[in-house]
Amino acid sequence: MRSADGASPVLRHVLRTQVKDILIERIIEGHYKPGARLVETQIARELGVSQAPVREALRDLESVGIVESFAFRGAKVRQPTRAELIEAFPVRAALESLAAGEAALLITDAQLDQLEKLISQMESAAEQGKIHQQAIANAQFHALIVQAAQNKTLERLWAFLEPSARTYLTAARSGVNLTRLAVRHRRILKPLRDRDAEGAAAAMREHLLEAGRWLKEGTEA
Amino acid sequence: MRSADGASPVLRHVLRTQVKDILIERIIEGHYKPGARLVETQIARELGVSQAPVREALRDLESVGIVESFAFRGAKVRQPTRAELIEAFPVRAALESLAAGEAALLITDAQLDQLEKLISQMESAAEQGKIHQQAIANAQFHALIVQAAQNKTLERLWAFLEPSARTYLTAARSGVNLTRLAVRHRRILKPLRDRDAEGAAAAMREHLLEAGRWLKEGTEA
DNA sequence: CTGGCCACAATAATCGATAATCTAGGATGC
DNA sequence: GCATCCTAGATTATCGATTATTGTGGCCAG
Repeated sequence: MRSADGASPVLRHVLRTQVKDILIERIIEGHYKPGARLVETQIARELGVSQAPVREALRDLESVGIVESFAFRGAKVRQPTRAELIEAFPVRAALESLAAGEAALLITDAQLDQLEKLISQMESAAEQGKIHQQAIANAQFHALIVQAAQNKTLERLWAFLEPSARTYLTAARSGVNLTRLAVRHRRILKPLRDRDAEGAAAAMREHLLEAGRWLKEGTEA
Repeated sequence: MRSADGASPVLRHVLRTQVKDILIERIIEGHYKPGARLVETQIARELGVSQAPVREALRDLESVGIVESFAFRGAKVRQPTRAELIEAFPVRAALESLAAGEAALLITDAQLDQLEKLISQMESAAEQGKIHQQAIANAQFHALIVQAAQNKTLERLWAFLEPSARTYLTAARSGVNLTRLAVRHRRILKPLRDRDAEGAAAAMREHLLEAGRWLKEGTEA
């Protein structure tokens, strides 16, 4: 998150980063379930590192919202309520529709092709029921559009929003029709190709609000 | 930021928090100017604490965007380009217009009165040229609306955006007409009182985009 | 001169140990 | 009984010291 990662392929030398990745991994795959305590010293011993990098990794996860902690009382995996998950969608809609609008004017042909490819990946993953693969492609699709908008502030903020969504929704989404979800992305790609800013913004907003509604219905049922 | 401060009036025992406050203070008042290096060991020695809390404080400031750091090479006060400052406004507009729309439906009469009071403060501060006072009231105005929207995700994200704005804009804004800025807030209050969600969202968006334009013109001139 | 190599200084990252704080459980007084 | 105080155990927050990495300036070969 805060480390400008993604950039330097070398330099995974920073323990904190590695610890963070491991923890995220474990949280996503359910090894650490929501509500589980994350004891610094224990994790440190287990990973064979000192307390410090673990501590910092936990702080990173906290700022990203998938862990919460209290002074002198430790950290635990955050257990967002259904309401919180749902209320994230309007926020994403606001942010990403802005992104889509800007992206429509700035996106390159190569990026458009990349988006096309990601939709294909989502579709085939959906058919084969590969939820995890689908989630990854989906995340990349949205990330690419945010990047294309070339607004650092937007990118930075969005980066705080996305991980928690990815973390918690993979499971929750099992209720919704994955293929339908995948196909919906074409509605966003189209106006982007046409360099139609208004259309892209509207499509993205609608896409996310719709996804929010699906989640809402899915969890209420 | 990450500490749910504001909550517990006791317990300022956490050094990291105190260090963070001191650093923010110094950055805002210009003791540490943009671009200045922030050497962990040096600050630690100076404040009479260990390197650890300083390190964590710096991380906090980094996640909030007013400091940037590189692995093994230290941290420095971020020097956002004019372009970055300007591009923050559309993002704020997206976020806060969402907030305003929700707030219109949820805000209490007491909160409306509070907003009214804050506008008055802004106006009188503007007349007396008290830039700092004005900035504080302004920040509170916007914060209150974001709170009123009762969307934790939105609140959390916005919290990342606001400090850097507050930090860097106080100075930059010296170019714009403060009184005019203060008065503009009434256009937001009106639809909130009328419980007009659409109107409030639109007013907030326009307000921020306008502020962005002012800044743009001001810095170009 | 120019470019590459190496030792050195500065400083971040990490460690192992200690102090401070919280929590739960039991003892104590009312 | 019930509320309060106290204690032990667990865990965080902080410290002081060590290790690793980077940038720099000097030296040397071309």
